[in-house]
Amino acid sequence: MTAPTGRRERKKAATRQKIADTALRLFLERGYDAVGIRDVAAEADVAVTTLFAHFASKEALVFEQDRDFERRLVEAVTSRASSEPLIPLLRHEIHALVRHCAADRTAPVWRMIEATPALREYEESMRLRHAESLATALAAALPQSALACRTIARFAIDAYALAREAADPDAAVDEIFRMIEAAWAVTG
Amino acid sequence: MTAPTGRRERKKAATRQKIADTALRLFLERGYDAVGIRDVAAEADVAVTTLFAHFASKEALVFEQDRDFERRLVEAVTSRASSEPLIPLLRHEIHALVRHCAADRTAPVWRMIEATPALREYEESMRLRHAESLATALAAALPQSALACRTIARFAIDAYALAREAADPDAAVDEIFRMIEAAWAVTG
DNA sequence: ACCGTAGCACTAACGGTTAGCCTTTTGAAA
DNA sequence: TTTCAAAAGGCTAACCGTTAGTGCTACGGT
Repeated sequence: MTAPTGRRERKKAATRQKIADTALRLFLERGYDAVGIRDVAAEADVAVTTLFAHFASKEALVFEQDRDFERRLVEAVTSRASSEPLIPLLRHEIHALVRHCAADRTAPVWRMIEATPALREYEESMRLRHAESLATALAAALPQSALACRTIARFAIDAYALAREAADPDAAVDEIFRMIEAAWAVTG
Repeated sequence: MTAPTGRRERKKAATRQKIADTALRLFLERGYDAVGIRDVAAEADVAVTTLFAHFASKEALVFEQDRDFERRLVEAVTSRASSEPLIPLLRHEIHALVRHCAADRTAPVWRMIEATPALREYEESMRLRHAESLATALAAALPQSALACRTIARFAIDAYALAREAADPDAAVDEIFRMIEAAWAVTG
């Protein structure tokens, strides 16, 4: 009954944070490919093995901030009022997420991601995982078939991906969501 | 332009084929992760560097057979009669591709792919490339916006991916294509 | 018959990642 | 308080995919 947050957990979180901060700083300074894992570990003053105890891969270091993405989408779906229509809700969330990527503080990171093939691939893979989580949440909240839910979930995530690359992201989201609405309307 | 098939090209193709065959055999025998690049090279009796002169990565060895996927989809779109409606054409192609994956001879390979995270990731990435090619072909053949074409292209590729995992692949393709038809109908 | 070069081999290395093993710190039971 | 198991971290050494550097050989065009 010492403290709700033991010293252990605090130290662990601090180490994790220090590694992530150091990594992101070095990546932005010198470029992702020009910085090795051993560089990050040395600069953060931890062993390479410690780094990998906190992060599953080099790419994961970059996406540390955006661990909420998945949680946010899923929560929006599960905690909605049952009367609220779902697709506009999703559109609203995607809108917010796209804007977040364009925010000043995160923009340089996203530029780096888009410029680095390894990071793009990693993100694509992440998106699929997110789509599956979203699909599960949708399936739990709706009478439609699991297949329809998975399809709509991928569609929504695709909207996010495509809008980020578009000249006018907001308009892109709206355009794609008109298609999603129509697709959704014909599901049984 | 003297010889349609010089000895050089034949030997090169033979080497490539031998590597691919050997790799696939070893992968199926012992499992993808249990076979190293050095194993494949030794068994195929070539140097590791030679192997990488023919294949860009270990994963590419597995997808050697399916290099036509992209070409086939794009050709179906570009070479259609201008009167033919496009979405049913796409549905027909996706149907054929899904069935091909379930064919007896290729089924074990696909089972291996589905069981191996590295290969799944690689395929996801491949699918996105295919979707982009398809989107380009669609944009050239249609008056719709580039964004709408990209969206529909991803949707079609997703249909392929989701149907392969479904209990009844044929029905899954049809169900998703009903959604695609609806989404397509609302594009300007 | 000759020469440029494509194809291939060999060695050595690089960079991400992991296994094996050891030390210190920490939370809590005895 | 003492004690102890587990967690966190460290060190070394390697594995594995991949690439650079270098050189040899056989093929194809002239």
